[in-house]
Amino acid sequence: MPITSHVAQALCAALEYAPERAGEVAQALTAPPSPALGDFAFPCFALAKQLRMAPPKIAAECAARVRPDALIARAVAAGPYVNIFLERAEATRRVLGAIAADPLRWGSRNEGGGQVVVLDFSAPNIAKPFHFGHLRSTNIGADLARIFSFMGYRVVRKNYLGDWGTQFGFVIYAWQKWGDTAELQARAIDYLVELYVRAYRESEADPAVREQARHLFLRLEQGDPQIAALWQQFRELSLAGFMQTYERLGIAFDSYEGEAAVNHLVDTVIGRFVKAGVAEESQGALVVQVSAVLGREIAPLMLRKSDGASTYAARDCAEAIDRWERYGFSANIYVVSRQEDHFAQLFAALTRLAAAEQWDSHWPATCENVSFGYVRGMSTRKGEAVWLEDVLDEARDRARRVREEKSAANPRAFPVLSEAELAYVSESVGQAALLYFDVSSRRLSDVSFDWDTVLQFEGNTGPYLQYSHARMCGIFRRAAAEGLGDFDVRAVVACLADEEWALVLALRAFPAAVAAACAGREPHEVARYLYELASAFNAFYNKHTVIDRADPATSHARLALVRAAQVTLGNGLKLLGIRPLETM
RNA sequence: GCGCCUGUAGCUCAACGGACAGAGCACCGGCCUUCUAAGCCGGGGGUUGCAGGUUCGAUUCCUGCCAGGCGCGCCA
Repeated sequence: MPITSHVAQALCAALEYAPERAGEVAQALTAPPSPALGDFAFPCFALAKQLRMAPPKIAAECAARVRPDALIARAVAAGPYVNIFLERAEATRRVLGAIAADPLRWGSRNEGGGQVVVLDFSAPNIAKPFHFGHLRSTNIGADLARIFSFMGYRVVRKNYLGDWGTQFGFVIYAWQKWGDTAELQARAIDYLVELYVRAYRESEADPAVREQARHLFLRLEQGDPQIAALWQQFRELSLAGFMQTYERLGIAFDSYEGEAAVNHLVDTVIGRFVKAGVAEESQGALVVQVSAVLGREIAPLMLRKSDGASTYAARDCAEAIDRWERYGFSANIYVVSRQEDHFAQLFAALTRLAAAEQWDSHWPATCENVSFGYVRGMSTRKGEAVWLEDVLDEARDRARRVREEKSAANPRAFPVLSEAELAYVSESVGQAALLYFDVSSRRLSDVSFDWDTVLQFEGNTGPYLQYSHARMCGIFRRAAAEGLGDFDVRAVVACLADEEWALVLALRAFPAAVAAACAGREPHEVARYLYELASAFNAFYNKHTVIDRADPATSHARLALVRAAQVTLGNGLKLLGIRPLETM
């Protein structure tokens, strides 16, 4: 039985509650502000009214009635709180036992039971730069995908590429005017972006360019074979460029089908909206009114423009319906920033269609938009973006320099690495800095791009977590060298010191942190947790020596504790797409 | 004008409605002949934008202001 439930039941008994109320008591349990006060705290405020007694008095009486057992050492009243102290050794045995039982699954739950969650993220626009801002959707989405998967959901990773729209008119316009085949072969996506930016700039000075681009896109929509061939070629080149970045980051999608792939469904879906009486004509365009559904004044969702062309919103509708038919998801999550109104309109329009056509499933209610803060300090349209690949390169190079400096200052502490190992470590550390930076604040807060902040390697950073992991691994290497390689992973220090106990408590909190991250669609929860875990480990590491030849029993027990910490940190880092390193 | 989001230490950010609002960076002072000092320990630093309300208790929930960001039918 989980420790929290055990404590809750003991409190239930003390309060003369029915055992069924243990869940509600467990919900009320918190951690005291200081570990010296206890391991669990039960606030008595809520009881004051029904018992007509002052909270401190309730706490005192309750504490006196809590019966110590194998797990509970004692209960102490502190003002209005009942503070519970655990038997450290017994609690540690349980925590280490749970971790050792299935290390790779430690922290996971089967909450999802195989239900499908569709995660739509990254979704870069073809022929536009893949800049640092795209890292947010890509990273948050990839993290959520791993977290949902860890929680027992079947995850469909969907990269709904922006591969259709007037921007292609710009690229094709530029290609026809300045296009150079040799350049295209040599520089691929970089060159395409350059062309797009050049055409876009020209259109700012000359509106006629925009008209030409629009016209070229219209020809593409009408199936002009020459234009379609160009589109096909540009799409493939762009995707190949994106794929390099995804592979570098270790991210793969189940589908790379973009807007173009749903084009053939759009007319049918629009027809359904019309037939169901949900769509109406307005100012020459075809729209769906959604103000009534949303309970506020909001512009309608436009399905067709006055010139007859379908909109991206119509494609989104068609795509969502197609998505449901294919996957039968229990949740459909769009990791997209700054489109709250669009998604509100989209889900509302689908809700109206569902009602009008009397669908069996109310799946539009399971659609949600996971938004995130804006990355300041960059512009995309004018081509002043900071390219993600450049940031990754700079991060990697800086990681390498830092290691060189540190190893030069303290050669004995750093193992000699081969060139391949050094390259791997540098790349991994650089990525860790970037990826962790992205989840070091809650997703909705805006972040400003700043090289020195983003590429920080000390303090609350990704490299700090990797460093902690590498330290743990260093201990195991040393243990093997000392002939202590085969230790019992469930061994427990007889009388745990405060730092050891703090580490155990941190380990215990891992599953709850992952669950909270999943429920709140907030990878930051995992990041925050891992920093606390690493801090607890480093405090322990600096205070205590794990390997002591004179004391093999303590060495075994501490090795078991470090193993549990390494498993937990490793699992957590993997959820964030950060590589746990064995050496740095 | 309407909508969404955000205001917390000099900077970047935390804090299930709970005890004294915490970290990192920067600054100051300590700790490497022993498992990686990308680390650890300590110090200074705050009217949580403002004013009300709900509550035993509000950084957290509600209302109104103030400030900032983003969006608001023919771009996607």
